[in-house]
Amino acid sequence: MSASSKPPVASGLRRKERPENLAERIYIQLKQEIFEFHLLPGDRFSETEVAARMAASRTPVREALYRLQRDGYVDVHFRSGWQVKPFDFRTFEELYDLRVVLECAAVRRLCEREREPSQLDDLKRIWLVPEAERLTDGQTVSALDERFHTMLVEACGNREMALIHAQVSERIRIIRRLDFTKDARVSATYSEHGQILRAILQRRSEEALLLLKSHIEASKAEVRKITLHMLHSARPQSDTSD
Amino acid sequence: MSASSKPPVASGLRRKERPENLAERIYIQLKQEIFEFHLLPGDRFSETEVAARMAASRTPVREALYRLQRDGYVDVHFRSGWQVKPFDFRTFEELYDLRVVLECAAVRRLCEREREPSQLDDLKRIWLVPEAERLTDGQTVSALDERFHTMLVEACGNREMALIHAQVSERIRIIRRLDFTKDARVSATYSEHGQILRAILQRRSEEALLLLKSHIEASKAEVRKITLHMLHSARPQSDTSD
DNA sequence: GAACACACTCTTGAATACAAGATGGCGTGC
DNA sequence: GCACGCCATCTTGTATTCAAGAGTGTGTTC
Repeated sequence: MSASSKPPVASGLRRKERPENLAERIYIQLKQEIFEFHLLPGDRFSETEVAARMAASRTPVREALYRLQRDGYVDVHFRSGWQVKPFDFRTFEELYDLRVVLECAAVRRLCEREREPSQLDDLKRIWLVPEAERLTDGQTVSALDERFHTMLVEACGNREMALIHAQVSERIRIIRRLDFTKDARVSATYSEHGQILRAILQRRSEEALLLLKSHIEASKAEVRKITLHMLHSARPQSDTSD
Repeated sequence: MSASSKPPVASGLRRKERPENLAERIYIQLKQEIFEFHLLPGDRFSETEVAARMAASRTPVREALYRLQRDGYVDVHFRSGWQVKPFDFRTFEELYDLRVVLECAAVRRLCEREREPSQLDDLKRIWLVPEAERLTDGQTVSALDERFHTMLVEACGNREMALIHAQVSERIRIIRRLDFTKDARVSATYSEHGQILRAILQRRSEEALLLLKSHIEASKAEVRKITLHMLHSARPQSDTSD
């Protein structure tokens, strides 16, 4: 048979453009599969299986899996396969609390500053718009919501803090998205972000902190309810005990 | 670069006791070499070289190196070797600031709590001792110092926060140790930790926060001076530009 | 003498081969 | 019919092999 199994990757290969690391591609794709519930929490799988699915060898697959493990998305069982980490509410709540800590620190610093970082302008353009111009698609607003909080932290200039916060946010994303399936949360997000932003711009530190805290706590509480419900109704036969 | 690096691992191999992962062992050993300046910031090396030194193949070495990369200790240059990350003061300062944020949040929570977590008892036993019983060895006190701050965060019960904080602390450790080469800092550490601990035990939140902040800032400032001096005096020919 | 080009070596990235242990099913003994 | 034990298979961990590009040094040419 022909050697046509070679994927037509080279489509847009102008300039030097590195093939971008097989391991990296697999890492991204696996994470996406987890986020999209293609791989469900508790699911078990083997390196060979993933390698076959990705049309690669085990080597880059293992590299990707180890990264995902360090990120907290999967676990390896010694000589007994991999597993998507089951949902752990305590962990999610801890991550939410960590977000509160990081973002409050960021806001506090932002309010102390005289000049406004450029990131705040971007946020103004997105969130301080007339109601008629508000976006309504849940997933879009969900992504913008994450970006809002991420940019608040980025704006205060500490790259390490921003990195950690981005990781925490990504880790929560899988359940935070569920929060935006209701229209009420979408419009509440617009009004809450607007309030927070205005408080920051007016250097009303304490007010901004309170608003931010309750905004995140609301999200946390909602997600908790939704996720509980989801876990009860979906796949009641799935038994993650082992 | 002694060839006697073959460890007598099998000494205590009773029960099942897994050989503990070659990759893990290499990871730990490499990190130690970096911390002990056996591998200097800016040094370049190849996977093959490390593999030979560790008496293993490239596979576990690569796994260890990728972990170290994600931890922020080394960098890989595409098909051109690995490099111990050169010192970057901005990063160190950002990590110090991140510590301040996390530890202040922890202390705030500890002060709000009625019951004292058991970790505080351990800390009392170590730091609230008569002057005569104080330890004087710099490296020992340095390790205890890191443990002090780590336990403060652990005590407030958020495991994710504690994990991040531990990572940040470890990352700073390489230069923080230099702070404890002077006796003055050692005794200052005892008195400052004592003050902080007492303030927490008496639920004097604001006082504890101020003390903690200035304690960390002092450490940050000292380390900055020492490290600058070290970098100037040692190996002035090393050029890490590229 | 200087500059350019070629080739060789060394590097990481990926695939394959080998090793050892965990798991589950099947068969046998009671 | 049930329980125990063995074996076949599947899993990850590690070593080795193959591939391709980056960098360097040398030789040649102007």
